Amino acid sequence: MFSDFRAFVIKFLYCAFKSSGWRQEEVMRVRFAPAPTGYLHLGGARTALFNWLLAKQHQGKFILRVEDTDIKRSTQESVQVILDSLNWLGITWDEGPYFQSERIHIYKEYIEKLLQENKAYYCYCTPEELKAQRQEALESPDRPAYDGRCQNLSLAQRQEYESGGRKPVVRFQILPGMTTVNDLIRGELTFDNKLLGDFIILKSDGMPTYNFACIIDDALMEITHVIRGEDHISNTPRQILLSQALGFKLPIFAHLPLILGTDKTPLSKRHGDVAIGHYIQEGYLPEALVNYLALLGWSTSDSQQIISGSELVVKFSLERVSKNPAIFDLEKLRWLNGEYIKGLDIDTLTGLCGKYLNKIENRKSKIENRKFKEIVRLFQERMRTLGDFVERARFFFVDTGSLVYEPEAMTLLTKNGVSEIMEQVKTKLSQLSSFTPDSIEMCIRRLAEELRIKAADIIHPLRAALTGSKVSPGIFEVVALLGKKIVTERISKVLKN
RNA sequence: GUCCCCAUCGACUAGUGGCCCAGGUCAUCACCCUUUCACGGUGACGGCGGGGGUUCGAAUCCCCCUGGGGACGCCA
Repeated sequence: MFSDFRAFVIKFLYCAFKSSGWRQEEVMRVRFAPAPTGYLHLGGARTALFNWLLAKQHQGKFILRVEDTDIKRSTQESVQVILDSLNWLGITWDEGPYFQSERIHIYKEYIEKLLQENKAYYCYCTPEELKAQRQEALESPDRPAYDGRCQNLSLAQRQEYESGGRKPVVRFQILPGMTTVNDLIRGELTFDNKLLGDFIILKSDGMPTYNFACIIDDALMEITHVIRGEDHISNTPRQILLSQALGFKLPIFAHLPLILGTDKTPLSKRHGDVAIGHYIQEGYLPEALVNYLALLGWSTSDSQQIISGSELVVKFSLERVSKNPAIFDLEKLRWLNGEYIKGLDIDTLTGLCGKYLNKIENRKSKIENRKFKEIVRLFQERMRTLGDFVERARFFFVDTGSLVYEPEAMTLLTKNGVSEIMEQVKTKLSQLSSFTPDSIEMCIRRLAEELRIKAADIIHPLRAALTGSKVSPGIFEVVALLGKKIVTERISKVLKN
Protein backbone atom coordinates (compact mmCIF):
# COMPACT_ATOMS: atom_id res chain seq x y z
CA MET A 1 0.00 0.00 0.00
CA PHE A 2 1.61 3.21 -1.13
CA SER A 3 -0.11 5.86 0.86
CA ASP A 4 2.70 8.15 -0.14
CA PHE A 5 3.54 7.70 -3.77
CA ARG A 6 6.41 10.10 -3.63
CA ALA A 7 8.04 8.26 -0.79
CA PHE A 8 7.70 5.18 -2.90
CA VAL A 9 9.38 6.82 -5.85
CA ILE A 10 12.22 8.04 -3.70
CA LYS A 11 12.62 4.59 -2.25
CA PHE A 12 12.56 3.15 -5.71
CA LEU A 13 15.22 5.54 -6.89
CA TYR A 14 17.28 4.78 -3.87
CA CYS A 15 17.18 1.15 -4.90
CA ALA A 16 18.13 2.19 -8.40
CA PHE A 17 21.01 4.02 -6.81
CA LYS A 18 22.10 0.85 -5.11
CA SER A 19 21.47 -1.54 -7.95
CA SER A 20 23.43 0.63 -10.33
CA GLY A 21 26.36 -0.05 -8.16
CA TRP A 22 27.11 3.11 -6.29
CA ARG A 23 27.35 2.86 -2.56
CA GLN A 24 28.19 5.66 -0.18
CA GLU A 25 31.50 4.02 0.64
CA GLU A 26 32.56 4.09 -2.97
CA VAL A 27 34.28 7.10 -4.40
CA MET A 28 31.89 9.28 -6.30
CA ARG A 29 33.22 10.18 -9.71
CA VAL A 30 31.56 12.92 -11.71
CA ARG A 31 32.61 14.74 -14.81
CA PHE A 32 32.12 17.92 -16.75
CA ALA A 33 32.42 17.36 -20.47
CA PRO A 34 32.31 20.53 -22.53
CA ALA A 35 32.72 20.72 -26.29
CA PRO A 36 35.44 23.27 -27.07
CA THR A 37 33.46 25.12 -29.68
CA GLY A 38 33.19 28.45 -27.90
CA TYR A 39 33.35 29.94 -24.45
CA LEU A 40 32.02 28.54 -21.19
CA HIS A 41 28.49 29.83 -20.84
CA LEU A 42 26.24 30.21 -17.83
CA GLY A 43 24.46 26.91 -18.36
CA GLY A 44 27.68 24.95 -18.69
CA ALA A 45 29.11 26.70 -15.68
CA ARG A 46 26.13 25.70 -13.59
CA THR A 47 26.39 22.09 -14.75
CA ALA A 48 30.06 22.09 -13.86
CA LEU A 49 29.29 23.68 -10.51
CA PHE A 50 26.67 21.14 -9.51
CA ASN A 51 28.99 18.29 -10.43
CA TRP A 52 31.84 19.87 -8.53
CA LEU A 53 29.71 20.58 -5.48
CA LEU A 54 28.62 16.97 -5.32
CA ALA A 55 32.15 15.69 -5.74
CA LYS A 56 33.40 17.92 -2.94
CA GLN A 57 30.53 16.98 -0.70
CA HIS A 58 31.24 13.28 -1.08
CA GLN A 59 35.02 13.58 -1.21
CA GLY A 60 34.72 12.30 -4.74
CA LYS A 61 36.57 13.11 -7.93
CA PHE A 62 35.67 15.74 -10.47
CA ILE A 63 36.90 14.84 -13.92
CA LEU A 64 37.29 17.25 -16.79
CA ARG A 65 36.85 15.82 -20.24
CA VAL A 66 37.01 17.82 -23.43
CA GLU A 67 34.65 16.45 -26.04
CA ASP A 68 36.42 17.56 -29.17
CA THR A 69 35.19 15.00 -31.66
CA ASP A 70 33.83 17.71 -33.92
CA ILE A 71 37.13 18.56 -35.54
CA LYS A 72 35.67 21.33 -37.64
CA ARG A 73 34.39 23.36 -34.75
CA SER A 74 36.74 22.52 -31.89
CA THR A 75 39.53 24.96 -31.18
CA GLN A 76 42.48 25.17 -28.85
CA GLU A 77 41.55 28.73 -27.88
CA SER A 78 38.16 27.54 -26.80
CA VAL A 79 39.71 24.90 -24.58
CA GLN A 80 41.79 27.60 -22.94
CA VAL A 81 38.84 29.91 -22.42
CA ILE A 82 36.82 27.14 -20.80
CA LEU A 83 39.68 26.14 -18.52
CA ASP A 84 40.28 29.75 -17.54
CA SER A 85 36.62 30.31 -16.78
CA LEU A 86 36.41 27.20 -14.63
CA ASN A 87 39.50 28.25 -12.74
CA TRP A 88 38.12 31.69 -12.17
CA LEU A 89 34.95 30.22 -10.74
CA GLY A 90 37.05 28.09 -8.44
CA ILE A 91 35.89 24.87 -10.04
CA THR A 92 38.98 22.71 -9.93
CA TRP A 93 39.33 19.28 -11.42
CA ASP A 94 40.96 16.23 -9.93
CA GLU A 95 41.60 14.47 -13.22
CA GLY A 96 42.09 15.55 -16.77
CA PRO A 97 41.54 17.38 -18.88
CA TYR A 98 41.17 14.33 -21.07
CA PHE A 99 40.72 14.94 -24.77
CA GLN A 100 38.50 12.65 -26.77
CA SER A 101 40.49 13.40 -29.88
CA GLU A 102 43.41 11.60 -28.23
CA ARG A 103 41.33 8.54 -27.49
CA ILE A 104 40.15 7.61 -30.96
CA HIS A 105 41.93 4.27 -30.85
CA ILE A 106 39.89 3.32 -27.81
CA TYR A 107 36.57 4.11 -29.47
CA LYS A 108 37.61 2.20 -32.59
CA GLU A 109 38.18 -0.91 -30.50
CA TYR A 110 34.65 -0.83 -29.23
CA ILE A 111 33.25 -0.04 -32.65
CA GLU A 112 35.04 -3.12 -33.90
CA LYS A 113 33.58 -5.18 -31.10
CA LEU A 114 30.03 -4.10 -31.89
CA LEU A 115 30.59 -4.74 -35.58
CA GLN A 116 31.91 -8.18 -34.83
CA GLU A 117 28.95 -9.03 -32.67
CA ASN A 118 26.54 -7.77 -35.30
CA LYS A 119 25.30 -5.08 -33.00
CA ALA A 120 26.39 -2.39 -35.42
CA TYR A 121 26.69 -2.12 -39.18
CA TYR A 122 28.10 0.01 -41.96
CA CYS A 123 25.85 2.50 -43.67
CA TYR A 124 26.65 4.11 -47.00
CA CYS A 125 23.80 6.56 -47.26
CA THR A 126 24.92 10.05 -48.15
CA PRO A 127 23.88 13.08 -46.13
CA GLU A 128 21.59 14.07 -49.00
CA GLU A 129 19.87 10.70 -49.05
CA LEU A 130 19.42 10.83 -45.32
CA LYS A 131 17.92 14.26 -45.53
CA ALA A 132 15.36 13.00 -47.99
CA GLN A 133 14.55 10.05 -45.75
CA ARG A 134 14.13 12.34 -42.79
CA GLN A 135 11.73 14.44 -44.76
CA GLU A 136 9.62 11.41 -45.55
CA ALA A 137 9.68 10.23 -41.97
CA LEU A 138 8.50 13.62 -40.78
CA GLU A 139 5.49 13.42 -43.06
CA SER A 140 4.42 9.94 -42.07
CA PRO A 141 4.14 9.59 -38.32
CA ASP A 142 5.43 6.59 -36.41
CA ARG A 143 8.42 6.10 -38.65
CA PRO A 144 11.98 6.39 -37.38
CA ALA A 145 14.21 8.89 -39.09
CA TYR A 146 16.49 6.23 -40.45
CA ASP A 147 14.82 3.16 -41.93
CA GLY A 148 17.71 0.73 -41.57
CA ARG A 149 18.16 0.18 -45.30
CA CYS A 150 21.88 -0.52 -45.04
CA GLN A 151 21.42 -3.07 -42.33
CA ASN A 152 21.78 -6.14 -44.47
CA LEU A 153 24.13 -5.01 -47.18
CA SER A 154 25.95 -7.82 -48.93
CA LEU A 155 29.70 -7.75 -49.35
CA ALA A 156 29.25 -7.09 -53.06
CA GLN A 157 27.00 -4.12 -52.43
CA ARG A 158 29.45 -2.72 -49.95
CA GLN A 159 32.31 -3.09 -52.39
CA GLU A 160 30.28 -1.35 -55.03
CA TYR A 161 29.69 1.63 -52.73
CA GLU A 162 33.32 1.73 -51.69
CA SER A 163 34.57 1.71 -55.23
CA GLY A 164 32.14 4.52 -55.93
CA GLY A 165 34.12 6.48 -53.40
CA ARG A 166 31.61 6.40 -50.57
CA LYS A 167 32.92 6.44 -47.05
CA PRO A 168 30.64 4.60 -44.63
CA VAL A 169 29.48 5.48 -41.18
CA VAL A 170 28.79 2.89 -38.52
CA ARG A 171 25.31 2.64 -37.09
CA PHE A 172 24.23 1.02 -33.87
CA GLN A 173 21.41 -1.43 -34.27
CA ILE A 174 18.45 -0.75 -32.02
CA LEU A 175 16.44 -3.79 -30.98
CA PRO A 176 12.71 -3.47 -30.34
CA GLY A 177 11.68 -2.86 -26.78
CA MET A 178 11.38 -0.16 -24.21
CA THR A 179 14.20 1.58 -22.42
CA THR A 180 13.83 3.11 -19.02
CA VAL A 181 15.96 5.91 -17.68
CA ASN A 182 16.12 6.30 -13.93
CA ASP A 183 16.70 9.95 -13.38
CA LEU A 184 17.51 11.21 -9.93
CA ILE A 185 15.67 14.44 -10.55
CA ARG A 186 12.85 13.33 -12.79
CA GLY A 187 12.13 9.79 -11.78
CA GLU A 188 11.49 7.02 -14.26
CA LEU A 189 11.34 7.93 -17.94
CA THR A 190 10.43 5.34 -20.52
CA PHE A 191 11.22 5.45 -24.22
CA ASP A 192 10.12 3.25 -27.06
CA ASN A 193 13.24 1.94 -28.81
CA LYS A 194 11.68 2.09 -32.24
CA LEU A 195 11.59 5.87 -31.99
CA LEU A 196 15.31 6.00 -31.40
CA GLY A 197 16.43 4.84 -34.83
CA ASP A 198 19.72 3.16 -35.66
CA PHE A 199 21.91 6.10 -34.83
CA ILE A 200 25.41 6.77 -36.06
CA ILE A 201 28.24 5.93 -33.70
CA LEU A 202 31.20 6.44 -36.03
CA LYS A 203 31.26 9.30 -38.51
CA SER A 204 32.66 8.91 -41.99
CA ASP A 205 35.68 10.99 -40.98
CA GLY A 206 36.58 8.26 -38.51
CA MET A 207 35.50 10.20 -35.43
CA PRO A 208 33.01 8.76 -32.96
CA THR A 209 29.78 10.60 -32.39
CA TYR A 210 28.88 12.20 -29.10
CA ASN A 211 26.64 9.44 -27.81
CA PHE A 212 29.26 6.81 -28.43
CA ALA A 213 32.37 8.53 -27.16
CA CYS A 214 30.45 9.78 -24.18
CA ILE A 215 29.27 6.43 -22.92
CA ILE A 216 32.62 4.75 -23.57
CA ASP A 217 34.42 7.41 -21.59
CA ASP A 218 31.89 7.48 -18.81
CA ALA A 219 32.36 3.75 -18.43
CA LEU A 220 36.14 3.67 -18.74
CA MET A 221 36.59 6.67 -16.50
CA GLU A 222 34.31 4.93 -14.02
CA ILE A 223 31.91 7.81 -13.77
CA THR A 224 29.33 7.07 -11.09
CA HIS A 225 27.02 10.04 -11.65
CA VAL A 226 26.24 11.75 -14.92
CA ILE A 227 24.84 15.17 -14.13
CA ARG A 228 24.09 17.26 -17.18
CA GLY A 229 21.51 19.49 -18.83
CA GLU A 230 17.99 18.42 -19.61
CA ASP A 231 18.71 18.69 -23.31
CA HIS A 232 20.53 15.38 -22.96
CA ILE A 233 17.53 13.42 -21.71
CA SER A 234 16.69 12.04 -25.10
CA ASN A 235 20.28 10.92 -25.60
CA THR A 236 20.14 8.89 -22.45
CA PRO A 237 18.18 5.88 -23.73
CA ARG A 238 20.64 5.63 -26.62
CA GLN A 239 23.55 5.70 -24.24
CA ILE A 240 21.91 3.14 -22.00
CA LEU A 241 21.37 0.79 -24.94
CA LEU A 242 24.98 1.18 -26.03
CA SER A 243 26.17 0.66 -22.53
CA GLN A 244 24.19 -2.55 -22.24
CA ALA A 245 25.40 -3.81 -25.61
CA LEU A 246 28.95 -3.33 -24.43
CA GLY A 247 28.31 -4.83 -21.02
CA PHE A 248 29.14 -1.68 -19.10
CA LYS A 249 27.84 -0.71 -15.71
CA LEU A 250 25.41 2.19 -15.89
CA PRO A 251 26.09 5.43 -14.11
CA ILE A 252 23.35 7.24 -12.22
CA PHE A 253 21.73 9.96 -14.28
CA ALA A 254 20.48 13.34 -13.18
CA HIS A 255 19.23 15.89 -15.69
CA LEU A 256 19.27 19.51 -14.68
CA PRO A 257 16.60 21.93 -15.84
CA LEU A 258 17.69 24.38 -18.49
CA ILE A 259 18.52 28.02 -17.90
CA LEU A 260 16.38 30.26 -20.08
CA GLY A 261 16.51 33.85 -21.24
CA THR A 262 13.73 36.33 -20.52
CA ASP A 263 11.97 35.14 -23.67
CA LYS A 264 11.77 31.66 -22.13
CA THR A 265 13.99 30.05 -24.71
CA PRO A 266 17.21 28.34 -23.61
CA LEU A 267 20.03 30.73 -22.91
CA SER A 268 22.23 31.18 -25.96
CA LYS A 269 24.34 33.75 -27.73
CA ARG A 270 21.17 35.39 -28.91
CA HIS A 271 20.55 36.52 -25.37
CA GLY A 272 23.75 38.47 -25.35
CA ASP A 273 25.96 38.09 -22.34
CA VAL A 274 26.09 34.39 -21.62
CA ALA A 275 29.85 33.87 -21.58
CA ILE A 276 31.48 33.60 -18.18
CA GLY A 277 34.24 35.77 -19.61
CA HIS A 278 31.79 38.62 -19.90
CA TYR A 279 31.04 38.50 -16.20
CA ILE A 280 34.72 38.40 -15.37
CA GLN A 281 35.25 41.54 -17.41
CA GLU A 282 32.27 43.38 -16.00
CA GLY A 283 33.66 42.91 -12.54
CA TYR A 284 31.52 40.24 -11.00
CA LEU A 285 33.02 38.24 -8.17
CA PRO A 286 33.33 34.50 -8.72
CA GLU A 287 31.75 33.85 -5.32
CA ALA A 288 28.70 35.87 -6.30
CA LEU A 289 28.30 34.19 -9.66
CA VAL A 290 28.67 30.78 -8.07
CA ASN A 291 26.08 31.71 -5.47
CA TYR A 292 23.68 32.95 -8.11
CA LEU A 293 24.17 29.96 -10.37
CA ALA A 294 23.50 27.63 -7.46
CA LEU A 295 20.20 29.39 -6.83
CA LEU A 296 19.14 28.82 -10.41
CA GLY A 297 17.26 25.56 -10.04
CA TRP A 298 18.26 24.76 -6.52
CA SER A 299 17.26 26.15 -3.16
CA THR A 300 17.44 25.46 0.54
CA SER A 301 14.30 24.68 2.50
CA ASP A 302 14.37 28.14 4.04
CA SER A 303 15.10 29.95 0.76
CA GLN A 304 18.45 31.18 1.99
CA GLN A 305 19.86 33.58 -0.57
CA ILE A 306 23.44 34.26 0.36
CA ILE A 307 25.38 31.05 0.56
CA SER A 308 29.14 30.80 0.45
CA GLY A 309 30.94 28.20 -1.60
CA SER A 310 31.89 26.13 1.42
CA GLU A 311 28.34 26.27 2.69
CA LEU A 312 27.11 25.15 -0.73
CA VAL A 313 29.36 22.13 -0.57
CA VAL A 314 27.67 21.12 2.65
CA LYS A 315 24.10 22.02 1.79
CA PHE A 316 23.80 21.13 -1.87
CA SER A 317 21.71 18.16 -2.85
CA LEU A 318 20.28 16.88 -6.10
CA GLU A 319 17.04 16.05 -4.31
CA ARG A 320 16.39 19.75 -3.96
CA VAL A 321 17.05 20.59 -7.58
CA SER A 322 13.87 21.84 -9.19
CA LYS A 323 12.39 20.31 -12.31
CA ASN A 324 11.35 23.47 -14.05
CA PRO A 325 13.56 25.63 -16.15
CA ALA A 326 14.85 28.85 -14.60
CA ILE A 327 15.02 32.24 -16.22
CA PHE A 328 18.31 34.06 -15.80
CA ASP A 329 17.80 37.34 -13.97
CA LEU A 330 20.67 39.79 -14.28
CA GLU A 331 19.20 42.14 -11.68
CA LYS A 332 19.35 39.51 -9.01
CA LEU A 333 22.89 38.60 -9.95
CA ARG A 334 23.82 42.28 -9.68
CA TRP A 335 22.21 42.51 -6.27
CA LEU A 336 24.02 39.42 -5.07
CA ASN A 337 27.30 40.73 -6.42
CA GLY A 338 26.71 43.97 -4.55
CA GLU A 339 26.17 42.02 -1.36
CA TYR A 340 29.45 40.20 -1.86
CA ILE A 341 31.26 43.45 -2.56
CA LYS A 342 29.88 44.91 0.64
CA GLY A 343 31.19 41.91 2.49
CA LEU A 344 34.73 42.30 1.17
CA ASP A 345 37.40 43.80 3.40
CA ILE A 346 38.55 47.14 2.12
CA ASP A 347 42.05 46.07 1.17
CA THR A 348 40.82 43.22 -0.98
CA LEU A 349 38.29 45.45 -2.67
CA THR A 350 40.91 48.12 -3.23
CA GLY A 351 43.09 45.56 -4.92
CA LEU A 352 40.27 44.44 -7.18
CA CYS A 353 39.26 47.97 -8.11
CA GLY A 354 42.87 48.80 -8.87
CA LYS A 355 42.78 46.32 -11.70
CA TYR A 356 39.89 48.17 -13.26
CA LEU A 357 41.54 51.58 -13.20
CA ASN A 358 43.08 51.18 -16.62
CA LYS A 359 39.58 51.04 -18.08
CA ILE A 360 39.24 54.76 -17.42
CA GLU A 361 40.06 56.93 -20.40
CA ASN A 362 42.09 60.11 -19.88
CA ARG A 363 43.22 58.89 -16.52
CA LYS A 364 45.74 60.89 -14.56
CA SER A 365 48.96 59.01 -14.12
CA LYS A 366 49.12 58.26 -10.45
CA ILE A 367 47.14 58.29 -7.30
CA GLU A 368 48.26 57.86 -3.72
CA ASN A 369 47.50 54.41 -2.35
CA ARG A 370 45.94 55.72 0.82
CA LYS A 371 43.75 58.09 -1.09
CA PHE A 372 42.70 55.40 -3.53
CA LYS A 373 41.61 53.18 -0.69
CA GLU A 374 39.47 55.96 0.71
CA ILE A 375 37.87 56.47 -2.66
CA VAL A 376 37.08 52.78 -2.91
CA ARG A 377 35.59 52.92 0.56
CA LEU A 378 33.20 55.65 -0.59
CA PHE A 379 31.89 53.41 -3.34
CA GLN A 380 31.85 50.07 -1.58
CA GLU A 381 28.17 50.09 -0.80
CA ARG A 382 27.25 51.97 -3.92
CA MET A 383 28.60 49.57 -6.53
CA ARG A 384 27.22 46.27 -7.64
CA THR A 385 30.06 45.41 -9.97
CA LEU A 386 33.63 46.58 -10.26
CA GLY A 387 32.58 48.00 -13.60
CA ASP A 388 30.20 50.28 -11.72
CA PHE A 389 33.17 51.61 -9.79
CA VAL A 390 34.96 52.62 -12.95
CA GLU A 391 31.94 54.50 -14.16
CA ARG A 392 30.97 56.24 -10.97
CA ALA A 393 34.37 57.09 -9.58
CA ARG A 394 35.74 58.33 -12.88
CA PHE A 395 35.68 61.99 -11.79
CA PHE A 396 38.30 61.22 -9.16
CA PHE A 397 40.78 60.04 -11.73
CA VAL A 398 40.53 62.43 -14.64
CA ASP A 399 41.92 65.91 -15.14
CA THR A 400 39.57 68.79 -14.64
CA GLY A 401 39.97 69.47 -18.33
CA SER A 402 38.56 66.14 -19.40
CA LEU A 403 35.77 65.97 -16.85
CA VAL A 404 32.45 65.44 -18.61
CA TYR A 405 29.36 67.26 -17.39
CA GLU A 406 26.03 65.52 -17.68
CA PRO A 407 23.09 67.63 -18.86
CA GLU A 408 21.42 67.33 -15.45
CA ALA A 409 24.55 68.67 -13.83
CA MET A 410 24.63 71.61 -16.23
CA THR A 411 21.06 72.45 -15.32
CA LEU A 412 22.03 72.69 -11.67
CA LEU A 413 24.96 74.94 -12.48
CA THR A 414 23.16 77.40 -14.71
CA LYS A 415 20.45 78.28 -12.22
CA ASN A 416 20.16 81.88 -11.11
CA GLY A 417 22.51 82.87 -8.35
CA VAL A 418 24.57 79.73 -8.51
CA SER A 419 27.70 81.50 -9.76
CA GLU A 420 27.68 83.84 -6.80
CA ILE A 421 27.26 80.96 -4.40
CA MET A 422 30.05 78.98 -6.05
CA GLU A 423 32.33 81.99 -5.91
CA GLN A 424 31.76 82.18 -2.16
CA VAL A 425 32.24 78.44 -1.72
CA LYS A 426 35.52 78.62 -3.55
CA THR A 427 36.77 81.42 -1.36
CA LYS A 428 35.69 79.81 1.87
CA LEU A 429 37.08 76.40 1.01
CA SER A 430 40.40 77.80 -0.12
CA GLN A 431 40.74 79.50 3.25
CA LEU A 432 40.26 76.28 5.16
CA SER A 433 43.36 75.13 6.96
CA SER A 434 42.11 71.66 7.78
CA PHE A 435 40.60 69.94 4.75
CA THR A 436 38.64 67.10 6.31
CA PRO A 437 35.04 66.05 5.70
CA ASP A 438 34.05 67.48 9.10
CA SER A 439 35.69 70.85 8.66
CA ILE A 440 34.36 71.09 5.13
CA GLU A 441 30.85 70.33 6.28
CA MET A 442 31.06 72.90 9.01
CA CYS A 443 32.36 75.46 6.56
CA ILE A 444 29.57 74.85 4.04
CA ARG A 445 26.82 74.85 6.62
CA ARG A 446 28.11 78.06 8.11
CA LEU A 447 28.19 79.64 4.68
CA ALA A 448 24.60 78.54 4.09
CA GLU A 449 23.60 80.27 7.31
CA GLU A 450 25.43 83.45 6.35
CA LEU A 451 23.77 83.51 2.93
CA ARG A 452 20.43 82.51 4.47
CA ILE A 453 19.98 79.61 2.13
CA LYS A 454 19.64 75.89 2.66
CA ALA A 455 22.82 73.85 2.73
CA ALA A 456 21.33 71.81 -0.11
CA ASP A 457 21.42 74.90 -2.31
CA ILE A 458 25.18 74.88 -2.01
CA ILE A 459 25.67 71.15 -2.01
CA HIS A 460 23.85 70.32 -5.23
CA PRO A 461 25.63 72.76 -7.52
CA LEU A 462 28.90 72.00 -5.79
CA ARG A 463 28.46 68.31 -6.52
CA ALA A 464 27.68 69.10 -10.14
CA ALA A 465 30.76 71.27 -10.43
CA LEU A 466 33.11 68.73 -8.90
CA THR A 467 31.80 65.49 -10.28
CA GLY A 468 29.96 66.49 -13.43
CA SER A 469 26.98 64.55 -12.18
CA LYS A 470 24.05 65.08 -9.88
CA VAL A 471 24.77 61.88 -8.01
CA SER A 472 27.88 61.00 -6.07
CA PRO A 473 28.95 59.80 -2.65
CA GLY A 474 28.67 62.25 0.25
CA ILE A 475 29.90 65.61 -0.98
CA PHE A 476 32.07 66.43 2.03
CA GLU A 477 34.05 63.26 1.60
CA VAL A 478 34.32 63.95 -2.10
CA VAL A 479 35.64 67.46 -1.50
CA ALA A 480 38.14 66.24 1.05
CA LEU A 481 39.43 63.46 -1.17
CA LEU A 482 39.59 65.59 -4.28
CA GLY A 483 41.81 68.03 -2.40
CA LYS A 484 41.81 71.78 -2.21
CA LYS A 485 43.70 72.30 -5.45
CA ILE A 486 41.34 70.32 -7.67
CA VAL A 487 38.25 71.60 -5.90
CA THR A 488 39.14 75.24 -6.54
CA GLU A 489 40.23 74.33 -10.05
CA ARG A 490 36.89 72.74 -10.89
CA ILE A 491 34.82 75.50 -9.34
CA SER A 492 36.82 78.04 -11.32
CA LYS A 493 36.20 76.09 -14.46
CA VAL A 494 32.44 76.17 -14.12
CA LEU A 495 32.52 79.82 -13.14
CA LYS A 496 34.27 80.68 -16.39
CA ASN A 497 31.63 79.00 -18.53
C1' G B 1 4.22 15.90 -36.93
C1' U B 2 6.15 12.08 -33.19
C1' C B 3 8.29 11.11 -28.38
C1' C B 4 9.68 13.06 -23.64
C1' C B 5 9.59 16.69 -19.76
C1' C B 6 7.63 20.83 -17.01
C1' A B 7 3.68 24.24 -14.75
C1' U B 8 3.18 28.71 -7.27
C1' C B 9 3.77 36.48 -7.33
C1' G B 10 7.12 40.15 -13.22
C1' A B 11 11.88 36.76 -11.80
C1' C B 12 14.22 32.74 -8.50
C1' U B 13 11.76 29.76 -5.26
C1' A B 14 9.48 27.48 -0.08
C1' G B 15 5.55 24.16 0.05
C1' U B 16 5.30 16.13 -0.14
C1' G B 17 -3.30 16.47 2.13
C1' G B 18 -5.07 20.17 7.45
C1' C B 19 0.25 24.42 10.34
C1' C B 20 -1.12 28.14 3.59
C1' C B 21 -7.52 33.15 2.64
C1' A B 22 0.38 30.43 0.40
C1' G B 23 6.34 32.02 3.18
C1' G B 24 11.37 34.09 1.64
C1' U B 25 14.61 36.76 -1.89
C1' C B 26 15.29 40.06 -6.41
C1' A B 27 12.58 43.72 -9.05
C1' U B 28 8.66 47.57 -8.54
C1' C B 29 6.11 51.34 -5.41
C1' A B 30 5.48 54.23 -0.77
C1' C B 31 7.29 56.06 3.79
C1' C B 32 11.50 56.83 7.34
C1' C B 33 16.82 58.21 7.47
C1' U B 34 19.24 61.97 4.31
C1' U B 35 23.06 66.89 0.65
C1' U B 36 22.02 63.47 -4.31
C1' C B 37 22.79 58.26 -5.05
C1' A B 38 23.48 53.96 -2.46
C1' C B 39 23.09 51.54 2.27
C1' G B 40 19.82 50.61 6.32
C1' G B 41 14.68 50.44 8.39
C1' U B 42 9.21 49.95 7.82
C1' G B 43 5.36 48.77 4.71
C1' A B 44 2.63 47.89 0.07
C1' C B 45 1.73 45.63 -4.60
C1' G B 46 1.69 40.77 -6.59
C1' G B 47 0.90 34.13 -7.50
C1' C B 48 -1.09 28.22 -6.89
C1' G B 49 -2.78 28.34 -15.83
C1' G B 50 -8.09 26.22 -16.67
C1' G B 51 -11.69 22.31 -15.98
C1' G B 52 -13.11 17.90 -13.82
C1' G B 53 -12.49 14.24 -10.04
C1' U B 54 -10.57 11.70 -5.05
C1' U B 55 -11.17 13.47 0.13
C1' C B 56 -14.38 15.77 5.91
C1' G B 57 -10.31 18.79 3.84
C1' A B 58 -5.97 19.91 -2.16
C1' A B 59 -1.01 24.50 -4.24
C1' U B 60 -0.05 19.40 -2.69
C1' C B 61 -3.06 13.03 -5.27
C1' C B 62 -5.60 11.37 -10.26
C1' C B 63 -7.57 12.63 -15.31
C1' C B 64 -8.34 16.03 -19.35
C1' C B 65 -7.29 20.69 -21.61
C1' U B 66 -4.12 24.73 -22.24
C1' G B 67 0.61 26.82 -22.12
C1' G B 68 6.00 26.43 -22.13
C1' G B 69 10.34 23.63 -23.16
C1' G B 70 13.48 19.66 -24.96
C1' A B 71 14.65 15.88 -28.50
C1' C B 72 13.95 13.78 -33.32
C1' G B 73 21.98 15.88 -36.88
C1' C B 74 28.00 12.20 -39.99
C1' C B 75 26.62 19.05 -33.24
C1' A B 76 27.74 18.03 -28.49
